[in-house]
Amino acid sequence: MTINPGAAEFPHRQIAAQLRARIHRGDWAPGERLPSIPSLATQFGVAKQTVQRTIDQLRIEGLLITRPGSGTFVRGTKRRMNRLSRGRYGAERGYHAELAARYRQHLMQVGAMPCPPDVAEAFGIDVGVHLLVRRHLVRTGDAPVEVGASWFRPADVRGTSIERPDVFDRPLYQEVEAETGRRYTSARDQVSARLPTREEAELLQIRPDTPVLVLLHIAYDAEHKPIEVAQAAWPGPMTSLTEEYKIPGVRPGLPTDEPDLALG
Amino acid sequence: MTINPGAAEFPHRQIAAQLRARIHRGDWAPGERLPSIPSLATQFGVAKQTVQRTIDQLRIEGLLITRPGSGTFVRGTKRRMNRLSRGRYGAERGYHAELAARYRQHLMQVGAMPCPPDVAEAFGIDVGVHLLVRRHLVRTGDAPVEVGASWFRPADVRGTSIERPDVFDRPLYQEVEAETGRRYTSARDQVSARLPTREEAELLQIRPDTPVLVLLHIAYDAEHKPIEVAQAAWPGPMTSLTEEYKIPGVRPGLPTDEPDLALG
DNA sequence: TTGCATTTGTACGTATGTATC
DNA sequence: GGATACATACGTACAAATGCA
Repeated sequence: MTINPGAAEFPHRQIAAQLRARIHRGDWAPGERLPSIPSLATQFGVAKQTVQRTIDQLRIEGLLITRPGSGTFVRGTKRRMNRLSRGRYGAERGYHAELAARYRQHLMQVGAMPCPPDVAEAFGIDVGVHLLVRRHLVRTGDAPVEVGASWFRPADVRGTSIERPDVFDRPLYQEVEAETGRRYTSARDQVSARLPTREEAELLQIRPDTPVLVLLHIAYDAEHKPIEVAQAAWPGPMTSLTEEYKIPGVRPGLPTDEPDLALG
Repeated sequence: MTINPGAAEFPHRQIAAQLRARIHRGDWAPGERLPSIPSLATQFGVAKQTVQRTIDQLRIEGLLITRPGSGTFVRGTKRRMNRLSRGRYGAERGYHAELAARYRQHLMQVGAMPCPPDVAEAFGIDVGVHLLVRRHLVRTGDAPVEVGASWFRPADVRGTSIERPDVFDRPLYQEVEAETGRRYTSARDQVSARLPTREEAELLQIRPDTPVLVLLHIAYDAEHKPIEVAQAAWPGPMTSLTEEYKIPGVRPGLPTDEPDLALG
């Protein structure tokens, strides 16, 4: 537990590296409490502020959870696996029926709300226009793991079960198809990382400076008009999205104009 | 430009919110310099350290770029769009031939290197085993936008063009298929957000505390043995990955056991 | 219930180092 | 070389939350 103040790396980075290594090595089990910040400061021979800065960084990285008045704790196992929303429809469309049983998915709100920029752009409307939104929170055991919202144009779902706070016994998209007669034909997924909104941070029980992984999912009907725009957010450092798929055989085709992933 | 020290929000958060709003409103154009930190401190009536803390946060969020001795600058708000690697093989397999022309993709290294944990797990080998790696860097104009690496088992590509530092006139996976006789049959993508390695941060010209969006791509042959494991990283807050696809019709199928995305 | 010690979180002033112009 | 600007560390002080006696 020593720090070299003259080294190229700043003390707070050296300490961060040491703590990271010890956490990965298992010196403290998930959920276990680290020594207090003043105690670490004397152990490392630095000022309290310097250790505080280290802790701030490791918290943003998602390794630590801090509770004022209580202590600093190692976050539980990294990596929850989720599928990208393509899996929502599945290679086998419809297998999601028992999803509610495996997760504790909680329908939080059904009603009209002004839409955020992402959703507005997807629908091609102005920001702040009121849409119908169904918001949910997913928990595993105690911990919240996903906050999500599905947005619809009010005219599209007026008088249907979608605008009522009902919990359905089939996936939402199947309910929408049955109630509106429009079929989910294609979709567009957009993944990015950003800081959470204040509300997202509260619901996910993370701090506002911990990044979240965000998926914007736009579902289109046969005329390529948006039926539903869904947003989902997970605690960033803890989550990874996975997807598996077949690679098609060689077929001639046209090049596209969009920027593309290089990968080799 | 005033701060309320008695409010519920801490001063450094209040200042962050104000600066965020002004940047989004366009008070400073992308690339433009903000007032110096001491100057902002006197304007807001707080200590220099408090503004410094605000700037640290906005830099991690990706809004600002700081250059010691020079100043604090607004990062371009442009979102670069990339496709998920499924697009690598395309609905039209093979259109990637002209990709190298559209981007300035630079082959940085071809040789043996000890593999990182992600790649080891994908191949089912131990961490640190030496694999053949082809690493590249993609630039648009001046700015680096993607660092990537493709990993192979040495035995799989021994004596082929893959282990030579050649630039091919077709996509890498086509070269591999032609040289090894194995066909890319299925793949698995895994997206997550994390802090960059030291090297990634240098190559992407971002700070080590700015998160990156990472894609791990595993390509399998007909026997579901990994042929290639590719990793790509982009500056997180600036990038979003998109994908479009058709939604299949209703077909009965078996439920799977994997945790899944809820989304409604 | 009250009171007190502990712990995290923030702010401030000062000092020093380093990079840029 | 000098001025400017960002980056870090240290010590002190105080606030808020927690836990325990």
